[in-house]
Amino acid sequence: MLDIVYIRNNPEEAAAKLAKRGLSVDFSEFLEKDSARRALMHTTENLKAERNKKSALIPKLKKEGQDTASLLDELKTLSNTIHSNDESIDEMQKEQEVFLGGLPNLPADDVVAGGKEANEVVKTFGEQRTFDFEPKHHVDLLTSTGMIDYERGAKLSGSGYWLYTGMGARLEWALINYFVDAHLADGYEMVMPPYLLNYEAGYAAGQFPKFLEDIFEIRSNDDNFRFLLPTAETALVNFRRDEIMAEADLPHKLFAYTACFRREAGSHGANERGMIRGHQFNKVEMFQFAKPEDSENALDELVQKACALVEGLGLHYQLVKLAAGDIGAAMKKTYDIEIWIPSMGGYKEVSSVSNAGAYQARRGNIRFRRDEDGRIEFCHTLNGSGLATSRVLPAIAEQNQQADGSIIVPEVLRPYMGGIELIRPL
RNA sequence: GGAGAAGUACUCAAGUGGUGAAGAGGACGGUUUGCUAAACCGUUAGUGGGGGCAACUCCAGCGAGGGUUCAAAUCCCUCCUUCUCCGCCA
Repeated sequence: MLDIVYIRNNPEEAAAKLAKRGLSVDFSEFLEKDSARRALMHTTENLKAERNKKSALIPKLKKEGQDTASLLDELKTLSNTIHSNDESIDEMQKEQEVFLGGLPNLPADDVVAGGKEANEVVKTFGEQRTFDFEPKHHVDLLTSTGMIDYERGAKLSGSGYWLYTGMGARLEWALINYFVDAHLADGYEMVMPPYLLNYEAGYAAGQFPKFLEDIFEIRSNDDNFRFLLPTAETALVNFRRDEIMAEADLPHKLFAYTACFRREAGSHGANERGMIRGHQFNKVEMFQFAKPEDSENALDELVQKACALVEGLGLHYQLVKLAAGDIGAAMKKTYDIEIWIPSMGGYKEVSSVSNAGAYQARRGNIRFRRDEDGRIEFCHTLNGSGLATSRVLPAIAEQNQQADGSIIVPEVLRPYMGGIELIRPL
């Protein structure tokens, strides 16, 4: 949610920033309705003040035995006017919320305009390995080593699902443990949230109402709307929803491992064969509630942490700063870590690290109180995958494969796998 | 799943139709004090919104949303949450 006061005062600037996303928004009609709404509020509140005063007279008059009939008549009319005014105001407010709630965040000043094509690689780690044999696709590698079972995944749940089996399950679990330990070492608080969330949670995160069709909806017996979280971010933002924190509580750094569920409707073709896009995947998510003046540094910290995790695995990746049009609706600035997948001849996202500014905080009413003067302010929220394990596994398989189809286990993971160094085909 | 009870401030809690929503604890400030403690005095219904250059002022707000009424914490309806008992259960 954007700040309505900011829009009132800087409509052209807001429109210019949204234009960087390729959106053209004209605020003039919105602003006209806004001032009409406020004018109506003003008159209606004055009527209410009058009603309150005159109502208070009634018990007095009754006590004195005076006739109140004409005053009651007057108040009846007054109340009717107030009631119908309130209804109009309500309607105007709802309309305004729909409009404002549908607008994405303003991209940060240092984010360039344009779509994917304007993304910029800001860092590269390692390099593309040259193979002295014909490298295999991760589906073949993971199947022949018995790490992933696609056929049974389809049998159990349909297309887009798989099972981690044998060494695959152990490697996936080792990745999760490696990430968890790294975040704990950095002083982040570990959280295990529910996987089913309510509508308000999705709204605060900025996923609803726009992206309702991307999630799995669950109807429980009580008939209340719930959905399977598409990322732990959705749960973690809501950790502090409708709360006022003390300034000393910030930054609040936390992380969670969860499975993530997405519909991913439609086919993405042979290029994404395998585990690049499933309906269920594993991810460890980092999150921060931060003071506005600290959020830029917090973003750097999260990017740093995500990079360090991939580097610890010794995998080749590139860090990409996204252009405005490629940034998620709730975010003002995003860096993606893209890992090299040889079989695709390209790079695939394993982490997306973003600063949402006050956008989510405003939707979720997440605030803190300044020590200095007791003023209450929206905090900033930041999130980043650290990392999406289910996409790291294919990268390990492909980047670390050997001519005989075996896969070298990254050193940092070996302690989590009983010292196993090499996974061989069955 | 069945039955019952309850939701008012940081906490406990009074308030069943009529201007300012008791009281206590806590917290904060002050007086007294060599220090601590104690006593006494004071402040503390968050918050959101409207108007005003401003001092200030008005409106909403008693779990949420509707309704009745000139007037709702209070009466009615729907929902949410928590607790107790029973059943089921990793």
